[in-house]
Amino acid sequence: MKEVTLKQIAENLGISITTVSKALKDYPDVSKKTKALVKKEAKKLHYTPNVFAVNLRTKQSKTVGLIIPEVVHHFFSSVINGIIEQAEKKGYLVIILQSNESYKLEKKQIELLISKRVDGIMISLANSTVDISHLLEVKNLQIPLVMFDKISKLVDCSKVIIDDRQAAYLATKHLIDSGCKRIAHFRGALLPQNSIDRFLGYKKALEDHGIEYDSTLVYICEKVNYEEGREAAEQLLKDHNDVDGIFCITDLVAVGAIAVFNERGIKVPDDISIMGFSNWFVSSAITPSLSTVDQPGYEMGKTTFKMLFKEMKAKKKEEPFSAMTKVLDTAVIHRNSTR
Amino acid sequence: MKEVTLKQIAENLGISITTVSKALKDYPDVSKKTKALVKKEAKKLHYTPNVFAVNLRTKQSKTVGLIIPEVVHHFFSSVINGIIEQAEKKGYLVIILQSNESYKLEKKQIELLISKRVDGIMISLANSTVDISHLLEVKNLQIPLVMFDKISKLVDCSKVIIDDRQAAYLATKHLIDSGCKRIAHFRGALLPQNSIDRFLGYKKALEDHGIEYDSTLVYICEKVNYEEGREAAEQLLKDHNDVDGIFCITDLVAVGAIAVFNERGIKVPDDISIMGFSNWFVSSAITPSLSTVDQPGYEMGKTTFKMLFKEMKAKKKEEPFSAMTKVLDTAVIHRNSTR
DNA sequence: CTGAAAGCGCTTACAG
DNA sequence: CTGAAAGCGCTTACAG
Repeated sequence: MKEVTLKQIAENLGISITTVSKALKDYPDVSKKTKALVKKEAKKLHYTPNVFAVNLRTKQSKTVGLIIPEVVHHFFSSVINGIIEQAEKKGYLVIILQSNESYKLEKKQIELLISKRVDGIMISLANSTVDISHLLEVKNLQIPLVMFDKISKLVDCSKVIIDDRQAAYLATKHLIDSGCKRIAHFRGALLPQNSIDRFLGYKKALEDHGIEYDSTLVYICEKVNYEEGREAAEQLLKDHNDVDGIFCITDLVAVGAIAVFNERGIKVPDDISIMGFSNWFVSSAITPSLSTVDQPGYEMGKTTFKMLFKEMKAKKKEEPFSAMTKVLDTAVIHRNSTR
Repeated sequence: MKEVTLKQIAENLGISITTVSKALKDYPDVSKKTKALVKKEAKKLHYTPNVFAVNLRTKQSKTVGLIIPEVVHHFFSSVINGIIEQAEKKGYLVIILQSNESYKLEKKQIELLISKRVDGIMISLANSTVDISHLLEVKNLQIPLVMFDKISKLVDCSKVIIDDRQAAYLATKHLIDSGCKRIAHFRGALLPQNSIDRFLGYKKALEDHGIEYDSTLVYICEKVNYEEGREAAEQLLKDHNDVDGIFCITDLVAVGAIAVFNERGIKVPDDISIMGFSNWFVSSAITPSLSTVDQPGYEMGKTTFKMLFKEMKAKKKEEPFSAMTKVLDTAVIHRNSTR
């Protein structure tokens, strides 16, 4: 089967390629009659433009890249969902790459996307990313760039985030308001900004409410998973018998902790209150259902693409564009793991 | 910043574009000296080929498309993970589209991928897909195509699946072997092949073991989610008081059912045994932990891309290629929700 | 309103 | 071993 090209249509109709091209794109300087004729013929032959040629001429691919630490992850897959849906609406396709939390992979993938000449890049940083030269390179090449969730403040680009510190503050305050006096924190690794911010929000809430901060009540969950939630809970039971509340960096960790308490006959929330983070859909399904902070993944994805789209549009029109940071709302959700 | 092109390098070195191109691609008919010179200059200028031009010339994009019913879904996100990892290894990028279980969207997305001239397409069908003309169109255009998990037997292309019927048979047999005499089935919608196959496996296992099939014990969960698992369990409690085992089409449904039994003080597995399907990581975290069938998502993704790659390679070499169906192994996992 | 021509940046068959 | 030339299929500034 021979590919249908503009040339083909032009020959069939006995007119020039130029006119065919213009007619199909509704240029105002082509007669209605010609347009109709061309369109009819194009339809008849099932003509579709060769995007490779269009890309080469227009220097655009209508394709954007997305780098994400982990695909198999409820929050991130919600973000992906928001992004691809919004992108499709605007006629863009999304190439998805997974950094596996590895700086080296992330850097390689940025280079891959650059070499593929995507029209824009969206990224949530790997935990191990400290050096940001690969991101500066993107800026340097004038490729529109939006960072979301796990960002670096050192890169001057648009960002979509939540206020982790504030959200953690309110989560901790919720524990305090419900009567907890001795509150532990299961935190994430030391490096990632959101792990730091949630820790700081926790600490600040204690201090603002007259509860002394005790560093022995802070447990680190490097990988932020279920198993670590269990381990931290078990360690906590060994170390302290007076803790009456825990703020966990993530629902998954909280679910692990609750499992341990359930097994040991420790009553949640009567003996100990548990607060999660992210509002993973499973958190409403466990027993007791988990109080948590709603982190809007789908909306974050949507907003991220929208901001990228704005920047791409500005670039095309050669209009100036200045980076903006959008902070999405979170909300404390009170369920049955807190009083 | 001006783009670096072959022309640029050629001018700097005072040689022809042809020679530069050949040197960079290690054609055997260029002298070592010239190659070294060209490569050095290319490196110095940070030359990267313009993929748009390469695509146009080679008629290949080194990009493949993936259409999936739902991104936010543990099994499918595992598949995505397997696919993009394997693709990246082979130098391919993956464009991901979500059909939302909608036939109309799926069809549109197929057309989108065709118009983007991806080198190959991988798809898991939407539940609502009956008409397969869009897939035949793909075959017709000679675009390599692999279907996985939710497939149509009517399309002659490579497929990666599990033996749903057999897996369901063994899951049901596991319930029978552990002493269950009256076994219900929470099935999926009527249309999707895997829903049908799991149902048939369930039925066959009953029959093979002298248990009469009773259609009133089969409940339909259209959307196959947690809520429906709860609803079906509640309905079951109203309808029948003698059921001692349930085989659920999916872990998520099983988790919903277990939640209801836990709340009502009905003991799992003493009063009733529950069997899930898919081995979602949460299923080992709930109480009691869920017996299930391991459905290898990551491996399915890997295999799917590998098969697509083979087909793309054959096409490039103009070698004949005949479609194959690969059936992946599943395994019954015995945990605490069955005896 | 129509079309000839240049050009996007590469690859490759062919000539020397 | 090197290079001139054609061509992939489109877009668009320019001339008429």
